[in-house]
Amino acid sequence: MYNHQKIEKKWREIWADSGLYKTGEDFSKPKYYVLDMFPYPSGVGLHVGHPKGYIATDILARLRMMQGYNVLHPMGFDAFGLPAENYALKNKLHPQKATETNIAAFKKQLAVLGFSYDWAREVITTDPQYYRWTQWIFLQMWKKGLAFESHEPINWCPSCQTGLANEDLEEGKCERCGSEVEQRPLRQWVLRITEYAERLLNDLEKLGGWEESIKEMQRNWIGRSEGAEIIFRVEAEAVADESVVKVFTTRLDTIFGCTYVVLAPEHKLINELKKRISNWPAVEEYIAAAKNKTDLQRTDLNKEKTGVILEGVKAINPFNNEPVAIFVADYVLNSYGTGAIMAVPAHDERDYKFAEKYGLEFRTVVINGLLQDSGEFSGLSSAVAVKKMIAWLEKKKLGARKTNYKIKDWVFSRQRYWGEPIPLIHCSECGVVPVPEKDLPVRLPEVDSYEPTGTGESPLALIDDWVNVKCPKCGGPARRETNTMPQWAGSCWYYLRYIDPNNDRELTDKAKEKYWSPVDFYVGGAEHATRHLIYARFWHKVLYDLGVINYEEPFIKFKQVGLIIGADGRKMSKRWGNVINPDDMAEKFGADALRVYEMFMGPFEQAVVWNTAGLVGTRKFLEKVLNLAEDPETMPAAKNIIASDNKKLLSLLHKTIKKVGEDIENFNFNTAVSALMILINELTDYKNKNRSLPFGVEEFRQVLKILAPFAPHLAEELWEKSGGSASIFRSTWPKYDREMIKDETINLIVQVNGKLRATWEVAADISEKEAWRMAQENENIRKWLAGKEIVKNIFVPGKLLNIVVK
RNA sequence: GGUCCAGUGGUGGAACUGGUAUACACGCAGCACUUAAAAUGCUGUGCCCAAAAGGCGUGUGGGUUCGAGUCCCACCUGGACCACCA
Repeated sequence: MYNHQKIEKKWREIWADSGLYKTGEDFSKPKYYVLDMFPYPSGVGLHVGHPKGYIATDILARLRMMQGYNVLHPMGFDAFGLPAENYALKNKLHPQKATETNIAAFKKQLAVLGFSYDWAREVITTDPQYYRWTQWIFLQMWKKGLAFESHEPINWCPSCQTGLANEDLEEGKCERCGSEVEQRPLRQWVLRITEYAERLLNDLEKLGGWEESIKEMQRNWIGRSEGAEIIFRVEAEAVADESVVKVFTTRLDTIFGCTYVVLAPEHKLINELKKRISNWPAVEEYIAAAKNKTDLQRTDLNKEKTGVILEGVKAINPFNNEPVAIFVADYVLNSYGTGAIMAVPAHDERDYKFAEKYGLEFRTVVINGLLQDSGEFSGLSSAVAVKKMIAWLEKKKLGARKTNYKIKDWVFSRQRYWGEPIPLIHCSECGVVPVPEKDLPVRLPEVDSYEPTGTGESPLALIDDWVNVKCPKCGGPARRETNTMPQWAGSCWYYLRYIDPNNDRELTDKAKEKYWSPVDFYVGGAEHATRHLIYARFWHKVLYDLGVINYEEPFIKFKQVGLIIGADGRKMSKRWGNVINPDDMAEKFGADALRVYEMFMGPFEQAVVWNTAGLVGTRKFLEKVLNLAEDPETMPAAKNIIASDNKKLLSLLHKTIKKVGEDIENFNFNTAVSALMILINELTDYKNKNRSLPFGVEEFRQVLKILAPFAPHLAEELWEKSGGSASIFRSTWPKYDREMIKDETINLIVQVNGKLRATWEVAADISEKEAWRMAQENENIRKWLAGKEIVKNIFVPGKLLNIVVK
């Protein structure tokens, strides 16, 4: 009888009491740092999809533990940010209270699954002793000029009433609430991530343990493109003018095909040229209309391109001195490149569409990769021409080589309550003054009303006795910065804090960091590929440059976890009523059965559909394991085993030890479980026929060891029953015997012209000669050879004989 | 439109550097046990043929090879990420 509830409760308590999962402090041992992305403690709780990654890392952590490593396997909570705050607002709770309640609920759910976390190292981003160091890092960035104040228009979510970073958008909508985002000019703090773009891109090469797809996403997001910036002089009809317009292009070779220039509606030059533009009312109207469009409307690819010509001004192409028309059109983005382009309708699809609509000239200047009608550059190939043209530009000081990135500087302030206060003070005399490090953390004040103001100011601005302070520099009256940090801030460095979670002198001890860093294995959702994983790499490099830490990249290996989809094929959500709760499953079938099932469902990275019937299958598998062990009389002492009878099963055991170990390392959990099932089926079969186990207690305990990472409670229980005094996780992972896994006999495949005609069980070292002799004697093979000319034999030792006939 | 990934039984999925396609599990069918059911155990389960022998089979069409799910080319379908990025 498999009483999973009793077994699992018993061992959870014993593990907690004995401190089994306390992180080792003996730095002479090899270390292994295995990390999950810590969750937001939302109010909804966990569904069965959430623990999938946690189960995987737990299995890896337990394997490493048994292999003799010091294992760091921590867990914590990322509790600041909009989701927590919106939940609190909806339920009329203070975010602090809501966060505490939700964390407690999460921990209760996680506890049921028997994870090996060292909870003594728990990190919660909303803890002042934690965000003290988040603020400290911000100050270092400010001091290095990596955090700066900006008044540029940014993404504004009208529903969440806060500014957002580019990474917080999905198809022009707020990733949190789905509202269409507007552009609003707003004072804000911005982090200069673009300064690190090149390193973030190049160092991807060092991350051999990352999947190519994730790296590719980061490359796309960083979006490096090489080209040139070119200066076009602007000529007004009436007056001589000093103005110029800079354009960026990756197709400098097509510049002789440029027939007009386009400015983004927000381009500053337009206003400067106001007096020279004879159709100003029309231009002004167009700019106003563009402003009123949402991002979504502006970037709709299907929409027709629109624009207005700037009458009275021309731009001069520096290569041929030809004056071309200047347009303002919203198909050009102010936020990329210079906010202005040279339009080449013959060689650019967007310019083509625009030129077609407005009847502008097309000029084909590159045919089959060779330039034509391009002055002195005619006849050159595109690649050579670009080089020569850049040299020409640089010599005449009319332009230069330029690399642009799609990634934008990180809008880092939020006009909301529930975030880390930005530790800066505004003094009318001294300007922006940092809060002295000794005064950190700047604590979030207790307030009654933390609802967003919608004015572009944080609710903190309303709390006079918090806002008004003395300037740390001159002692005069000053005001605190009232914006808070975005939800991503705390997760940028939490993995460093687990190393030394209670340090009050520095964010982490450098010697400890040298030992534990970098994270050896990181597991989480692919949706973070272009957000958290880029942000954290950015902060990590900044800290590295500051000399605070020893390594340049935070995560050596990263694996994405595939979603678990509802049985109806939709994402699990309250809305669809298809949520499966892990506590319910654990209570009914056992945490071990649930763990094994989630690993068995399919490849780890792939999305899979939940099927409770499948969970029944893994439950049955565990029952079989229990049945093997339950009757002590069927477990003979190792000495009494008759080897000859059991050679095959012992060989299978060693093969399984090999496969399970390797599969865990490679995150092929589904095939590891399948290998365990095959072994248990064979043993059960043998036991049913012979009324005893095929081998002794020692061998059976090896079976328990390789099962233990997957089903820790049951394995521990049976380990105890079989005479173990210390925990199975204090035992050593079994080594397989190379001799044992060699097969004595093989199934020789016999083919004629590549088609299977027979398989024979023969000695593994059978020679070609012998195999050929057997084939010639075999009636069925002879039938296929009859009347044919034998061309040759292909013999693969230990595998097959293929007879090629004509 | 760009980049990347994937198409295998009724279902989830296996298949190492090209070498028995469908391991393992679910489902289904039959049998045993039972008064009966559940549970459990055993057997079977890609398609065609009564069976054997054989033929056909990994999205489609070609190619390379003694041999292709695996490699190459073209296409179709689905997914992920990015996207008026000049």
